[in-house]
Amino acid sequence: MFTLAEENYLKNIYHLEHEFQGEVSTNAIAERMETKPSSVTDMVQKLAEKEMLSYKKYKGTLLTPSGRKKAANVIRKHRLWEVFLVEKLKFQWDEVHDIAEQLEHIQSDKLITRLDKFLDSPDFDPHGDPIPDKHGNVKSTEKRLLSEMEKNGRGVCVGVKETTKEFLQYLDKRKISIGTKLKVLGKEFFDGSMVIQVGNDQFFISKKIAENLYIQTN
Amino acid sequence: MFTLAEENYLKNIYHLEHEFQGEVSTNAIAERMETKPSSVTDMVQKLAEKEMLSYKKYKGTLLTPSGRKKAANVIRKHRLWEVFLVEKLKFQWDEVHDIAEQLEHIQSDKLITRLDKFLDSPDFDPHGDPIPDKHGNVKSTEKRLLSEMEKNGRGVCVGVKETTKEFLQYLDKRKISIGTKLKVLGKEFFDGSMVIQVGNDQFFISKKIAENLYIQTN
DNA sequence: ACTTTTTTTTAGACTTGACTAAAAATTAAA
DNA sequence: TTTAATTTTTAGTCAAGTCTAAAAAAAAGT
Ligand SMILES: [Mn+2]
Ligand SMILES: [Mn+2]
Ligand SMILES: [Mn+2]
Ligand SMILES: [Mn+2]
Repeated sequence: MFTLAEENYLKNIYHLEHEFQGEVSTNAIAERMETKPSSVTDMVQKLAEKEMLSYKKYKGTLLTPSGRKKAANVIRKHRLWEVFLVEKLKFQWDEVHDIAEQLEHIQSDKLITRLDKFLDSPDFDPHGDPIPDKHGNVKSTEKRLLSEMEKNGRGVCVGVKETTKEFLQYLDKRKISIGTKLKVLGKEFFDGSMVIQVGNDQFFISKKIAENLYIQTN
Repeated sequence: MFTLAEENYLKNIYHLEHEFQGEVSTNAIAERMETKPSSVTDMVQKLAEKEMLSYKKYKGTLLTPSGRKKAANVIRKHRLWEVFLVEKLKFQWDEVHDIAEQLEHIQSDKLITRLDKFLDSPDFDPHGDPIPDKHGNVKSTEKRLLSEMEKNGRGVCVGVKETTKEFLQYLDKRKISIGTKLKVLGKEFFDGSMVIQVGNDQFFISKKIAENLYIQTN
């Protein structure tokens, strides 16, 4: 069995491993979890003893296969609950994360199996993130940041990188959500800003916005 | 804010207060919560400082109005989640309690408001227990134990006292659930056993069974 | 290569919520 | 009303998970 704290460490290390494409440093974990490096060292050593991750002093950590599976399962639960909150309880997509942070720790395999069925086994959460299957496997789709697209490129929004309330509410205001088709009308070399078309509207967006929107171009 | 441990104490003290119709002793809390009396003393003193209950050394405790409200809210959440699990996720009534024990601690007023609506604001949980409203008020219905009924009495099952898996599965086997009409065909003075009619079946039940079924007789 | 800075770990302390063992208060029995 | 049994509280310990401060290792700068 795993404590709530252990599950949160595993989940965050999982995400950081993907971001860094390799070992995760103590400081990186501390910063992500808003805790102190000394606390991280303690927990990382404990999780290493449980063989959830491999750790050598001063060298950073990597999840073991069982650690990765455990982490993926927490993420699976988080994202399934987010779907539930949006699809069934009619929450907005910027409201669900904090509640899912709590719900992801509920322990019951049967509950998750039933919830998954109840939701028609969704593949993606409300932010476009893929939901790992029960074995911890994630089907990766080829997507790119809007900021990497060129003038006249077309695509459909399939996810967001940032998931802060502020960003999501900005997107709502601009009527951009998962599945929205858009086209790059112009791109400014100097600052990376763009003019894009969404439905019949066309408007300016900053580089920061473009760097946080995932687009699929088929 | 309240910790998970504090919420569990408040909830159990609430139930014990009803059972005892008055002050709850340290030992009673300890036994109910499967912990030691010394641990209870510690927590009770802490909750008294938070003004959730009134406590005088050696005299037992009583919830304050805010303690009672807090406890009722935890119970409201527990029972709403039980309804969700049975009605939406198709769990059996004997499977839901342990999961609800976890879900009852999820913190989000909006979640509970939405869940309540999603479930059509149910008044009773799958075991026939009333769901407190958001202010902590419980509408009490006049119900009695089947064991208190006399020969030829008729009524409808509105709740169970015991909620162990074993008991609930026994009731399933006998096709007794909330809403089931039944009639007392015979009652043995010596041991309190009965013969009852349920639908077209008639069968023997022990006193122990009769003492754990709530009946409403109109 | 040596010094400085940064990162990481260790050592020691704190809080929560549990425990055991012993003391104190209450209740029951004689 | 003493004594005995029971209940309750206190005192001291422990594990989990956090923190600060200091030591040690690694990385960067000169
Ligand atoms: Mn989320
Ligand atoms: Mn998400
Ligand atoms: Mn229950
Ligand atoms: Mn119930």
